[in-house]
Amino acid sequence: MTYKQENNNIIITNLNHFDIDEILDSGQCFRYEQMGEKEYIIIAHNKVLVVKQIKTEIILYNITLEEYETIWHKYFSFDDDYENIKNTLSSKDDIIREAINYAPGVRILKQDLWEMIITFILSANNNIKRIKHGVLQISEKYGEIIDEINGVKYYNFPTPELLCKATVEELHSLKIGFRDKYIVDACIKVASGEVNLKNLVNMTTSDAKEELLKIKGIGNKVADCILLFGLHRYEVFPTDTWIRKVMISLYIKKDVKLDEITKYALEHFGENASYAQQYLFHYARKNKIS
DNA sequence: GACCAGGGTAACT
DNA sequence: AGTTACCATGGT
Repeated sequence: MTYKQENNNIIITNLNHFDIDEILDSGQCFRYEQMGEKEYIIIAHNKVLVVKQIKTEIILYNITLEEYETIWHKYFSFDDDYENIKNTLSSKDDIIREAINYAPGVRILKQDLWEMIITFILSANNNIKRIKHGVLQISEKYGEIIDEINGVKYYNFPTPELLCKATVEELHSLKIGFRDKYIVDACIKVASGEVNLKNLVNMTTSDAKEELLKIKGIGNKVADCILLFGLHRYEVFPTDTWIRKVMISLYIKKDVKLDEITKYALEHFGENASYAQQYLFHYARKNKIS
């Protein structure tokens, strides 16, 4: 791929392994709205982006070259070698090859660590539509206005300091259920420094996971999602209900416990297990594997 | 009305 | 240490 500035837009051409529909619909990102065919508004890293894909070209509207290079280039993980990742995984077995071919434009985004912590606390025993609604509610109530497009105001995700002002009762009124108290616990531990997000970036994956597990509402699977989508630790394999279904029905062929599924997948897929997980998740959900 | 959704916690054996 | 009831809410 190559990119260039044209007027106030960034144009990326010759872009492979990228499908904006598949990426945003793959259960990792909850802050977007569809505007038209392959055209979306995405809110991330305190910015609002209008993006449109036309075949192997994408247009990022009304941003500077600096904003592209410091934020969006990393957000879309354009430095990751998907050609190599997909070839390596496809050689493992026919099932993962089919999942990759089903949605070859899936990618793993690099999102804000703090936002991923709260988002995936919200994800516990929840569905994607309601997670999306919860994140939007929290942003509009506790975040700050960062842009206005066509008369619609857009809010960033609140910092730990701002979200700390929320009470359990206030959060509960946002219809996020039993997860209200977990968010308060996350705010207290992060804002106080008991869980230091800056240190987390430099830790080993197992140490970082141990830190994340200090927060109530973060268990094994939620921690893995935060490690993956917020810190790009590709050696994890978050095992949710969809992954459980697809692994049991297509790979293991018998009902086993969650940690046994994760262990099996890590051994089978190796160092890039998380990419396999993302293709399989999307494949299972779209094909309603049961 | 039971079951499910990108599960986790606490209270049991 | 391994299992199980319970947790809010909305959709099917």
